[in-house]
Amino acid sequence: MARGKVQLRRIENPVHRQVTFCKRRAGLLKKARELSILCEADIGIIIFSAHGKLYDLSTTGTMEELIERYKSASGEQANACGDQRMDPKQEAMVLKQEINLLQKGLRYIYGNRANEHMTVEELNALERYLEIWMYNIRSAKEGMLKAANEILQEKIVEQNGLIDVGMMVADQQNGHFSTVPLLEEITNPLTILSGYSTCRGSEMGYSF
Amino acid sequence: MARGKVQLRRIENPVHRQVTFCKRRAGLLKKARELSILCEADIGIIIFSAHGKLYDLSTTGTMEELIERYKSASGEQANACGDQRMDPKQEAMVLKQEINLLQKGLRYIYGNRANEHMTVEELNALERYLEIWMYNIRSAKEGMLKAANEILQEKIVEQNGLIDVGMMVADQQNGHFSTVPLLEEITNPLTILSGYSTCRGSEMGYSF
DNA sequence: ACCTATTCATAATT
DNA sequence: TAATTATGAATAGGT
Repeated sequence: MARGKVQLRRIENPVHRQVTFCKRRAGLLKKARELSILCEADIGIIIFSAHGKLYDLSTTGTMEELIERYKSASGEQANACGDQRMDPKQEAMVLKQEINLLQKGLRYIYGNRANEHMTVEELNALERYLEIWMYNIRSAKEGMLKAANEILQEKIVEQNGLIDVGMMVADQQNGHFSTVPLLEEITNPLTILSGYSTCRGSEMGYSF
Repeated sequence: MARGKVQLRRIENPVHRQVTFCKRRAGLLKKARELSILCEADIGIIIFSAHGKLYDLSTTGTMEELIERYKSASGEQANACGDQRMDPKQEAMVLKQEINLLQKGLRYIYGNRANEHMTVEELNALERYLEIWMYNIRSAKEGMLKAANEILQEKIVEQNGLIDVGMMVADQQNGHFSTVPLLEEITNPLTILSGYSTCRGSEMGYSF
């Protein structure tokens, strides 16, 4: 915000990144405190640095209380994410292997299962594949938004929590949503690959 | 902040208070997104309006995942003696979350959408992972290009034998930090976000 | 909602 | 690591 507009991507220089992290983190927490005072809001913020260090703030009582309140308010969907009986180190190793497997699966899908090292051409292909994937995801989100809007139009809902889906999507997209074409259904990316020239990411307003 | 300094106390006028709440809430969430992108931080924000309506944001995965991570991390903030590495429990949990999300995304895309339902929040999370993955791929391509150029220069200067690109990149790793992204990074794209890939430049000689 | 006049936050620099 | 300051962003009040 000063002495040069900042680009919205990861700051490469580690020193700059760390300095910016400290400053902006402080700024964010200050804004949160101000908002909570000015508007009587209860706010909780959880920040994990890239190295896993935790910073948090809750303007009302403890963070745990706020989390409990969040769980109640957000409609409580019990997520049996997993068993914690395994030794964490072992578990981490297994999980890493699992990720590697998934990545190999991706390479398989993308069509290059032989090579360990990836050439630039392979990276290009994978990049294109991911663009397609992302395109599918964004299309899916748009589809959900439209569905939500239709529901809202059919039924005049009692102003409570049901608008969340639409608001969330609109917020995420910063209003660029209308430029994204809608797919009728999620198509297998592999089949899209052959006729992909019509939907390059750069033509869909994506920026990276 | 404009047309008059604001006093840091509850805004009495209900209309003003509501308007300010909307504006500043949007500003706060924007700031949080920026911080998470610029500095690779994982951020969760929970906001309860004065009337109890919930607004939330999580820049990584779902809010539930972030809360679980928070509970683990806040309980063990004491034994952060070893540092340089995230503790295995936390690491395992983040990895598990990533795997769940990726697997779910794969099923969602390759299976039919009816059987595997993903919320907008999950789609957003997956989309962010893919963006990061794509970023890493592009960085890797850039890095390979630079490495190739350096090899060409060395060949001219020293007239050495054949050096393959992989060796070149590996040498850069062992030396002092370079802003050139390393090829290694693309082998674990999912975990880059969480900060425990094996060779992070920011972990070389900087303490936080 | 949309506009500015201001204040605020902060990137670069020292 | 801590100040300083020029500059871009956020936003209070008004329309």
